[in-house]
Amino acid sequence: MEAALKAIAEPRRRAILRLIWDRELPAGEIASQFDVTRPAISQHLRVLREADLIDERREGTRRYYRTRPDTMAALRRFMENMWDESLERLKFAAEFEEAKQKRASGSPEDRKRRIH
Amino acid sequence: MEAALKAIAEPRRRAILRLIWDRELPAGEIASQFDVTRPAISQHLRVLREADLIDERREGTRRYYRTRPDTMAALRRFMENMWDESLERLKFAAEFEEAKQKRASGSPEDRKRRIH
DNA sequence: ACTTCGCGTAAGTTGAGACTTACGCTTTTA
DNA sequence: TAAAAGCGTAAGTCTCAACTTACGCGAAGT
Repeated sequence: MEAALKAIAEPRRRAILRLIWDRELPAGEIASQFDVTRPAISQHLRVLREADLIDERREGTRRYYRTRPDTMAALRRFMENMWDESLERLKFAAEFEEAKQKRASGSPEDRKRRIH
Repeated sequence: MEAALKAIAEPRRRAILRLIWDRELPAGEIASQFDVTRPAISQHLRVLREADLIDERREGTRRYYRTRPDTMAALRRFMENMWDESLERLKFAAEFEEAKQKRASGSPEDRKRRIH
């Protein structure tokens, strides 16, 4: 997951992912779409593969690549969870503040305890 | 958006975002939660701020930081859109393939045209 | 006014990463 | 079996980014 996040942070790798989302393509065809050398793309493909973001299929001398929908879905869920968990915490914090208002107003020590 | 993606790719910055999601905290309190120096955290806060991921409020000598829900929401939507657009393309590609099956089986030139 | 507090910033170091060219490996073809 | 096709990998360069220590700056206390 960590590897996937760093992988999609790179614009070129996102472009590759979009290129091979709905169809598998051999490495050479992928490289021909960009203005960098073929080894550069090969190294990007390695990063994507180690992050489980693409599949590799070898056929003869060619290697076909294709985006893995399951890992992309997991990435999407990760963002949603980060969002949802935070909403939970926001809600909890609001309730906590409310309860605190009903108690006697806080001593100076209260602020220290809220932090950390 | 590019800046935000690279910002959340760093684990330490994600930890900071979680820390100040539901409550604002002064820079020093944030730094005390980590085992790196205060300037290091200050630089992380700068990156987050330039990506519009956090707000800064100055009060006296302190600077309070807090995660911006709107930018986080935009980030979440970005992932969803990347996913949805790709689903659209997948659907379209499937229809295209289906239509192609109904035509005469492809000549060798067809494969060339499918690529690029 | 002088000191202390709570910061950010400057400058330097180190490691990672996005590239390049050169090379080697495996599979097909002549 | 020799050559060519289609790749990945090694090695080197260069930029960037995550840290460190040293310093500076404005606001608050004394």
